Amino acid sequence: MPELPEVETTRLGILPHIKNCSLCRMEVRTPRLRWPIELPAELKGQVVQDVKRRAKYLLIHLETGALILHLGMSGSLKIVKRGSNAGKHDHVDLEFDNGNVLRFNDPRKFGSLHFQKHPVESHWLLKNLGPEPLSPHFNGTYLFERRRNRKIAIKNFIMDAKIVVGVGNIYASEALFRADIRPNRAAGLVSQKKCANLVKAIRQTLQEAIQAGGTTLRDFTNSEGKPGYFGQQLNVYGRDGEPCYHCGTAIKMVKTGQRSSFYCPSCQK
DNA sequence: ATAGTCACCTGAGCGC
DNA sequence: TGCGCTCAGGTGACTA
Repeated sequence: MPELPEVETTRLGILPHIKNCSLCRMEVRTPRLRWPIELPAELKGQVVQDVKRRAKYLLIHLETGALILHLGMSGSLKIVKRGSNAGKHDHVDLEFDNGNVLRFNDPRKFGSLHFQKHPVESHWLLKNLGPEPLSPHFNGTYLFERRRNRKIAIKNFIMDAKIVVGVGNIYASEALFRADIRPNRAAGLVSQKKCANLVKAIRQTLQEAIQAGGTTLRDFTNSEGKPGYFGQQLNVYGRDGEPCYHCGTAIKMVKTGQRSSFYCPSCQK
């Protein structure tokens, strides 16, 4: 999927095409993705106030609340013109009065779409989320305190949305490389200094990826159908057996939890 | 409370 | 060409 940078890229891509436009038609072709999709009729005629992001959720703010959309592992949004034929896995169309259609495609159906009235943050999917990684609430002191007595691998720890949101499998490996920390290290054993470094690394990695328009591994494209270019800046992800750009040592792959992690056994301790 | 595993679903790539 | 297997960017639910 879409990790945070891809979601942000999508947000920026769709915003100018739907902001201040009135929702005039909704077509739900697939009644449930990860969760059932139930869009109340009251949404019709409502004007898009803004499109925001919380964690990896896109929040399409309408007048009485917001649509909460998650892209799952394989979801994407694009803007098409009214009347354009829907293809395979095009599950939902939201049509606006300017003729634009926001089309939600998701082959694996791990995505989701909900509507929540104000206050939107009270939705059960949002209310227990940790801080945004790019916000001041996420800092070295915070991470250091939270990691006390935790035995979980640091990589899984930073991928826990109750600790910090938006850090997915690619950027977790990348940030740990930049902070010189092995993905398997017990979270509780990461020093205060390393915690501070890790926070910086997570921020930098995400920000650079947003600038590059996200990472395209297989199928991610932005709302105009173009790929992201951060893949060319990946130091370890997907580079099993290839030489580390810093020291030349072969990158290793390990499984932490169910997910693949990549690290340089020489640079990362 | 925490750590680990399973489940949801489709498609791509590989070896045979 | 086709079959069977493994893997994939997420995350809530479940178990121990």
